[in-house]
Amino acid sequence: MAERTFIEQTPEKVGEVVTVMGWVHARRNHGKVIFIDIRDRTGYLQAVAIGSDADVFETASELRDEYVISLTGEVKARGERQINTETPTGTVELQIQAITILNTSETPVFEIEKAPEAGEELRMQYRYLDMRSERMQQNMRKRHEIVKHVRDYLVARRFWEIETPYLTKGTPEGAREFVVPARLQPGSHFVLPQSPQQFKQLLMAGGIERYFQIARCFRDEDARGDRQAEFTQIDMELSFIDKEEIMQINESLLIDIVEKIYPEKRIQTVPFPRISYKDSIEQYGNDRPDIREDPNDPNVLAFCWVVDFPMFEEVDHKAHPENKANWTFTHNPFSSPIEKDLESLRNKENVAEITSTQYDIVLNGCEIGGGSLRTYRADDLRKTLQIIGYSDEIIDRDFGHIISAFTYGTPPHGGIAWGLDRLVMLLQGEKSIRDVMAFPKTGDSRDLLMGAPSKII
RNA sequence: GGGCUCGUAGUGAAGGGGUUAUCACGCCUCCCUGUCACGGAGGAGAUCGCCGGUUCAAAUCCGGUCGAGCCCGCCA
Repeated sequence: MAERTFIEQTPEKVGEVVTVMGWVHARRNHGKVIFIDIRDRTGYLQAVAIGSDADVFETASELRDEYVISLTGEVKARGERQINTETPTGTVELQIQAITILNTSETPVFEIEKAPEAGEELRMQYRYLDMRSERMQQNMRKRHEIVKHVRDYLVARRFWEIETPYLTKGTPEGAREFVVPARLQPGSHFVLPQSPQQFKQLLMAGGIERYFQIARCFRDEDARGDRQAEFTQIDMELSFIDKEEIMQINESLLIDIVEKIYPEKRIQTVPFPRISYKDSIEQYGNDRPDIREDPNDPNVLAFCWVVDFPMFEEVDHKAHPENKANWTFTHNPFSSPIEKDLESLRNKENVAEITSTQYDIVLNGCEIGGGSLRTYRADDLRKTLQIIGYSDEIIDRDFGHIISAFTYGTPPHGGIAWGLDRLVMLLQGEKSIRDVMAFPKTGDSRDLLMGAPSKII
C-alpha cells in the first residue's frame, strides 16, 4: 500500500499528493462533481471527483456509506468562499486522482453519525459499527490516554507493572465468583478474581515495594449502569508508606489527568476535601457524598475523600442468614485499623469503635476507588478474621498462604484500587460504564456481539 | 429473587378498538459542477416482538412469554 497520510495531517500538506485511507462517511453527488467525505480515526476530509476524469468519477459514483477506500490526490487549499469552519480540515480538500475500493459495506443497520440515538441492544450487537461513531471513538481514545497517563506517572515514581493471575482461588464471603473447571484436576475449579487484593499484598511480601496493574476483575453479580460482571481496576500497592503519602500520590495523579487530558474541566476543590464516614452519612445520607455546588455544570469535578470508616459493622442477619457471626468487615478483612485502635483489635474489644485506615475516593457522588493501609502482622490478621467469626481451621485453610507470608518479614504496606470504567464514564460525561468499555455486556451479563455465554459444543 | 418502563418499515419516533398504519433519517432510480446534514422528482420497504384471550372487529384492551433498560436486593 502507498504511504498513508492521516486525515488530521492534511491541512499542512497543501500542494502535496497524498494517500488517505478510511471509510466513506458521506457522499454528495452533483451530477458532474461528487464530494466524498472520507473518515479515519483522526477526522473527516472532503474529497472531490470531477466528471472530466471518467475513471475516477465512475468509481466515485459507485461508492456507498462505510465502503473502505484509499484515495490518492493533491491536497488543495479551498477558495475563500468554500472554507468550512465547522471542521479542522475545512481549509483544504483532496482532488482525487485515484480511488481504490478496499472493501464494500452493506448499508449499516444504523447511521454511524446517529449511532448514539440507536437502541443500546443494537449498538452492542453491532459494536464494531457503534465504535466508529465520534462518541465511542472519543470514549476509547480518552480511556487509552488516561491509562497511558497513569502508566507513565506511576512508572516515573518507581512503580513496577506486574500481572497477577486470572485463574486463582476463591475467597469466602464477598461477591459471587465466576468458576472455571480445572481440566487436569477433575472436580476442582479455579475462580476468577474479584480483585488482585491478596496477590498484590503477596507482591509486597515478595519485596516488589511498588506495584501497579491495569487489572480485570470479575464479579458474578447483577449488572447496573455503573457495574459490569467484568471491569477494570487501576490497582496499586506500596510498601514502607503511610496513608498520607498514598492519598497524596493518588490525588496528584487525578489532578494531573484532569489538567492534561481534560483542560476544559475544573476541579471544584483542591486539595480534595476529606469527609469522615460519620459526617458523610449524617450530611449526605450515604458514604459517597456528592459535594458539587452546581450539579448541572458538566465541567465541574468534585473529588473528595471519605475517611474514618468503622472497621467492622454488625451483621445483617436478614440479608445474610447464613452468617452466624456478630460482626463483618465494612470493606475487606485486610485493612488495618488506625494505630490507636490496634490494641482494641488485639484484645477484640470495643469492636464497634475500631476505626479503619480505609479511604475512599469519590467523584461527583460516585465511588471511584478505595484503599487502605493493610494489616501486615500475622497475628493481627488472625484476630481480625476471628472477630468476623472465622474458626482457626477456616482461617488456616482459606488464608493460610497470606498469614504464612506475613510471618516471613512482610513490610508495612498499603494501596488503593480505582474503578477505571467509572472514572472514564464520569470524565466523559457518560451515564453508563458500558459506553466506555469496548465490548460491554447486557444487564444479565450476556455478550450480544459474540453470543456469550453459550453451550459448549 | 422483587418492582417499574419500553418493544410499531433498516434506524429513531407518532398513533392507542373500525385509518390505505403517520413522520423524519436511511435505502433504490432519475436530474443536478461547489456541496459539506447538498438540493429536486419518483419509488420500494411493517405479518405493529411472540403466543393466547376478550370483541362483529385488536397494533390498540387483558393474560402470559421473550428481549432491552432503570431501580431494590446483592456488589468482602
